[in-house]
This record gives sequence, C-alpha cells and structure tokens, in this order.
Amino acid sequence: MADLNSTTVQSVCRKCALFTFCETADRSLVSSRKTLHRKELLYTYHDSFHFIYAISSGAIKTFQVDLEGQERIHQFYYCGELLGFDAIHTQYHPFSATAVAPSQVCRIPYSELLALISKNPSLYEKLLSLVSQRFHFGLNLMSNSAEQRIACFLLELINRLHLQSEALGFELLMSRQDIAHYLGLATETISRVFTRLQQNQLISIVNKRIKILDLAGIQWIAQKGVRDSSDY
Amino acid sequence: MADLNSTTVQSVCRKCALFTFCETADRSLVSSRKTLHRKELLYTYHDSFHFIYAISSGAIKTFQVDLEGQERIHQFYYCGELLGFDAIHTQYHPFSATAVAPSQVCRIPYSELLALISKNPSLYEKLLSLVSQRFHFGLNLMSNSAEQRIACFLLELINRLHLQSEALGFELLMSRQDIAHYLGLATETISRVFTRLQQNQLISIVNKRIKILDLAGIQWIAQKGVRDSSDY
DNA sequence: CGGGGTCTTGACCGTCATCAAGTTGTGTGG
DNA sequence: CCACACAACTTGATGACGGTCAAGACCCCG
Repeated sequence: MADLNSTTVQSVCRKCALFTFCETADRSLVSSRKTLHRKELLYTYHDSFHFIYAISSGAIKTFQVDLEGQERIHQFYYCGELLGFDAIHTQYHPFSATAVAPSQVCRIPYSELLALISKNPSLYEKLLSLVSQRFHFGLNLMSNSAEQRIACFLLELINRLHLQSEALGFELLMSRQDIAHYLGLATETISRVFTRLQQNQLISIVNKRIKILDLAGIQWIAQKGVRDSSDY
Repeated sequence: MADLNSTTVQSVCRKCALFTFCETADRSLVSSRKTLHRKELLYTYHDSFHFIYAISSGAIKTFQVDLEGQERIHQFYYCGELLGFDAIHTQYHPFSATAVAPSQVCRIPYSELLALISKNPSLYEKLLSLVSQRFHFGLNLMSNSAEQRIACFLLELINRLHLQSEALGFELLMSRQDIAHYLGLATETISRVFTRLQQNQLISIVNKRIKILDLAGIQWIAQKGVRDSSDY
C-alpha cells in the first residue's frame, strides 16, 4: 500500500472532489490506493458494494456487455471524480469498471464516508451536490448526428478536465473504440469525424493527443443540436 | 392549497418514495400540492432552485429545446418518484419541466429536507439511495436499433411503475412525440415500431393503452437487438 | 358535428453501420 | 536495437435503417 501521506500523493489529491474532507479527516477516509494498468478491472458487475472510488489519475469506464458480446459504456470517470454511487441503491455494482488508461484510484469505504458525514453535515450537502452534478453528464449524446455527438463529447471532456479556454490541448485517454461504444457509434465513424473536423481546422489530432483549434466552431456543431451544453 | 391530511391525499402518498419520512414529520415537509394539466409547466430552465417535487400522480418530463426548436427530453418522472435533484449542484434548474399528462405534485422545500435529515440520519441514506437509483434509468437507450430502444423503454416503464409480471397492461402517459424526443427517434418511427411489435404479437396497443403480451420477447429484443423476421 | 392535434402509413433519400483492405502504432522477444 | 505480431486506427465501397416529407385516418374536446 502506498504511503498516503507522501507529498506526491498530496499533489494528486488536490484535484479530488473530497480533498478538503479527506484532509481534515487525516486521510482515514482512504483505506488504500490502487494502481491500475490499461484495461485492468476495478470491479465486476454484481460485485457487492463496499467502496466509493476517487480517481487520482487516468480514467475509468463503467460498462455492460450485451448478449452479442458488444460492450456498452455507461460512463467515463475522470481525474478527481468519484465513482461508485450507482451501487448504493442496489448494494451491488450495476456495471463493471475498468481503467481506459493507466490510472490510480483511492478506495473509500462507504461506511467510513457515512460515519464522517454524521460528524460533518457540510459533507452531506457537498456529496449531494457532487451526485447531482452527474445528472448533467452524458446528456446531449443522443443528439442526432455523429458529428454532434462527438462535439458534445469533446465539450464535456473540456469541461470535466477543467481545461482553460486558452489551453485546449489535452490527451484523449480512451481508445476510439471506447468513444464509439460510449456514443453508440462505430469506431470507423469516430475516425472519419475526427479527420473531417481536422480538415475543417476545428481540431488537430494525432493519435490520442488532441487540440481544440476552434472552440466556437465545436460549440456551434454541438449546439446545432442542443442549446446549453455550455456549462462551459 | 389542498387539505394535506385528507384520506385521498394519504392514499396517493403511500406510493411516494418519502412516505414514511413525510408521515413522521406530520407532512411539514410538504409546503403545498399542485395540480398540473397536460403540458402545464412546473418550472423553467434557469429558475432558481428551492423545491424538490414528489410526483403523486401522472408524469413529468424534463427537457431542453435546441436552437432549431427541437425538444429533447432528459428524463420522465413517474408517480412516487422525486424530481429536482439535478438542480442541487447548480442551484438553478438545468432543464424545464412540464406534465406529460394531468398530474399532481408535492412541493418539498429543500431547506426543510436538509433540516429533517439532520434530525433523522436514516433519511440521508434513503435519499442517497434514491438518487443512486436514478443512475440506472435512461440507459440502454443509446442502443443501436429503434426497436431495441423502444423495448428498453417499455421494460424500464414496467420496472418503474412497479407492474407485476401477471398484469402488464398499463397506460402510456406520454405522447408518441414525447417518446420520440426521449429516445432520439422520429415520431413516425415510434408509430411504425409499435405496429410491428403488435403484428408480431409482442404487445397490443390502442391509443395510449398498452399491454405486454410477450415479456420474454421484449426482453430478448432489448438485450440482443433486432430479431430477423425468420425468428417470428 | 366540425376542427385541430395526434397518430398512422407510404415513398424517397441521406447518414451511418458493415465489410474489407491497408496503414500505423505498440509491445515483446530475439 | 531490430524484427515480428497484434492491436489500433484509417480509408473506401456498399447497403440498410431510420429521418423527412406528404397525405390521410383517427381521437378528443368544445
């Protein structure tokens, strides 16, 4: 188990949604940290629920596999975000979760979290707020056209990675296939749209390194579909 | 304002997710009840957030309107369910909400809810559980085929209306257009799929009265995708 | 009994899935 | 460090599903 109080840990922790609470609790919240390599499973569908996970680096996807073996991605979870709330109601995990890229997560026992809440009411509101925020994600993805969906996906990514509008270059952590499964499109379509966006000078992309060249243009495409995907 | 303690009110209240808490709080939770007729607005996008609403009859939809005037439905909320949690994070409502059919709602001041929680910790877990449950809704709707989406929609409806598998006849509260906007399809497609499902003896539907004749068949479609016609 | 909204059905056409082949990237072992 | 193998990605050709337009039937409410 990693040293939870090392300076390196603290630096990744600053992004975490629970940072202030975790800190005041002297990290008793975090029972352990885990390093996952690409494609490594965090938990499996129907595993019983004990932990909330905080992503400290990388990204996690939750997904199902249908009878034809097709993977269907429910959500991506990025650095600083919390994962596992969907299991509270059922008491088991309704999806499997794997890392889409090398990742680190903190394991937070749900019982500890509840205990801390009873001592700290403001954490309660904070948690509800965080959970509430999740309702805003993953919308707009039912938009009609493939281009629209991808534009919305990019905007959500920019938003959730807390990128400044001056520095819109970043690393797509997941594969084209992951994006395709998330958006309900074919990987070929993802490819084609990316190249089209690049030809039109809206983005530049090489491998997983992407840079938004024309944010307004992307927003326009997204908004042709949906007004106010701009929490941005 | 309706008499909150009348027997008729109490009977609709039994279905409510907050029934036990509301009852022990002598209904101080509910500041007022409101009757909405079809298409009546409950609140508008960007209204400031003060209330959680409990649906006691009918159904509410939350939606956006895009630049082309196209409505896009985010979620339906059915009898007994709670509405408004998506506003906690932003402190304003991220969508507009209207009744898709004649409906009744209870207005619950969020401040009251928080106050009650501080006195009653088990309500806290209950609430998190309810919110957690919402993550399970509205999935599978990005499935490939229109038939799949509609099958998933029907299954979710059966689940959320708490229908027994012996009595699968019920009232579709919303219009074909609402369903279309929810699933990201054209209303004509909804129509066509319904008639196809009826021809294949999977459902019977007349106007908004629908009956599931072959639950296993619907589940099959939902999970596996479109059967080719030789299967019928 | 109208009249407007909702629903159904048909014809046509565009977008995207599918299949297939080729290219590039990545990781492993010699 | 290179060679090889496999995965990931790109690009093209083709066809099906579902969107769009249009017309007609049906339902509900005054």
